[in-house]
Amino acid sequence: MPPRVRFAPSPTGYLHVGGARTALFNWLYARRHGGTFILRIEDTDAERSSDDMVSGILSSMKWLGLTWDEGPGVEGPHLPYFQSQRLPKYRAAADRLVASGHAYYCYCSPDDLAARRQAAALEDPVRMYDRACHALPAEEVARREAAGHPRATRFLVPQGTTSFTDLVRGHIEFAHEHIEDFVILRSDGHPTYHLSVVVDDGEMEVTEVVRGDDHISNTPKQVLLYEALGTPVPAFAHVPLILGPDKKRLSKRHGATAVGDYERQDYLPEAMINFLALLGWSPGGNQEVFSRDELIARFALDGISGGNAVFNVEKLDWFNQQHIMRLSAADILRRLRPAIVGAGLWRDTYLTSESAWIARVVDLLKPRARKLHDIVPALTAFVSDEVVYDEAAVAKHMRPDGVRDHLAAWLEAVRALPALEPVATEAALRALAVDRGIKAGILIHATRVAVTGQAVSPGIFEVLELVGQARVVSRLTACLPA
RNA sequence: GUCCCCAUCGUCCAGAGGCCUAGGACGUGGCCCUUUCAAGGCUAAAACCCGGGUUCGAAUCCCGGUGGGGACGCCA
Repeated sequence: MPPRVRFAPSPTGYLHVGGARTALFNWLYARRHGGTFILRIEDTDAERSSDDMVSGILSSMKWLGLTWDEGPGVEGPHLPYFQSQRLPKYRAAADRLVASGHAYYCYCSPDDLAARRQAAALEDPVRMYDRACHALPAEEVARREAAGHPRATRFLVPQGTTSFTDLVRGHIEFAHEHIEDFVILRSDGHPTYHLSVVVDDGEMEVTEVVRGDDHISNTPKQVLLYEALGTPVPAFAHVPLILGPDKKRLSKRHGATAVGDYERQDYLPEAMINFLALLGWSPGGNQEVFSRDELIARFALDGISGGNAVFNVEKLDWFNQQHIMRLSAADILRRLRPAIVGAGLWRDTYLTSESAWIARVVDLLKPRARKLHDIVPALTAFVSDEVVYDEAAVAKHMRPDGVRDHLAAWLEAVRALPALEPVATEAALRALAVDRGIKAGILIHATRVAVTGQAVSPGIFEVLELVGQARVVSRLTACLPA
């Protein structure tokens, strides 16, 4: 039976990189095994959820390429995929639990509870619910109900222990005395997380629950609910958390934590995916750079490591560069087109008569780009008549005595060349340097500044060829005294 | 405090009793290539938390300690 897994974010914030990695693991698992990846929005906390957050999360998921098979927009057999629209299901489940004696009504107000907890805090910092309302006499219950007293529904935790086999950690066991009678239905009729997640995972026939480590201690409560509801218990896989450099749970104070932040910082989604996949998971072997398909082909839950992982931006940067280098020139052009247009450097001929030429230019620029958009300004010297001269570069390479005389001689040599084929051009330049008794570097640096305006560029002979003889001649000429 | 999880270079991982003189990657230093900047190649420094067991043999298994993290809500 193909697996059914889900990612169930709460729209109380942006898609966090930790959440993104959890989503990624689920997605990889589904894709690896030909299963179904469900996206469900856990918006039962009406206070803190918002539509903007929902659309932000969906947008980040799409950016990462984590496509879902069931969920918002694509729908599916278990509609709706927003928990706030599934309220009757949770109430029905709560009613069933009360009817079967697995749950009971609690009339204690949150304020009461807080006060009681506070009072008890002196000797015991954490105090579990005292089960006061479970022992209420029938007449008292009737009286409160008649008076319309608000009530929550609590699960009656039985005696004993609950255990489950975690797919990444193995056997985990909890004694019930450490689990309080948790609320499953709030007094406003909304379910709490424990109820809604169990009802939905059950109904949606989720087979493996892959989620963050922080849910381990919630798991026994949920197992208890599955059992009380008579629903098959799914398998669980708890993945470690992502930490900041100080080893604390990654948060805003560590810098960018939202996937959207990385999108805005011009990281490639494939780099982000690669980086996140290898944070806490290993495919084995020494390969580091993986395409999406390669990750899918190798993904396995048992390769997930147990320890928390520190988010290391420098390695993300490296992955980004590696993936830029693996992109085809045509792909880069397609992604960068809006920016190139914006810079006034676009020509439709890049797609037709000039496609081979522009591809060579892009390929030359690729390994030098940290971020994709670094390529746009670097295009200028190749595609524009305008040359922006960097003053420091001019001062360093054009001003020294004699440089312009050498350059004048070089200009003549360039004019005499039938074409600017790199090997021949280099031979000509070196021959001239020998002739004039100077180091080739003098000519090379001056030529670079004259042609590109900058002190750094790709290999100058490739640059000359791609800029083209006519422009090289005119730029060299422009740099000589009139 | 209680419960749970985790523990190999600064960081991310490999290692599932002898193959470990502990391997790879990022980052850092050096060298090579070279006209600059990248990319690439080579190389160096850098780790098995501590203590007990088990075993002929332990990074690997067990126990304890320590350390880190997480959870203890009518948040998810």
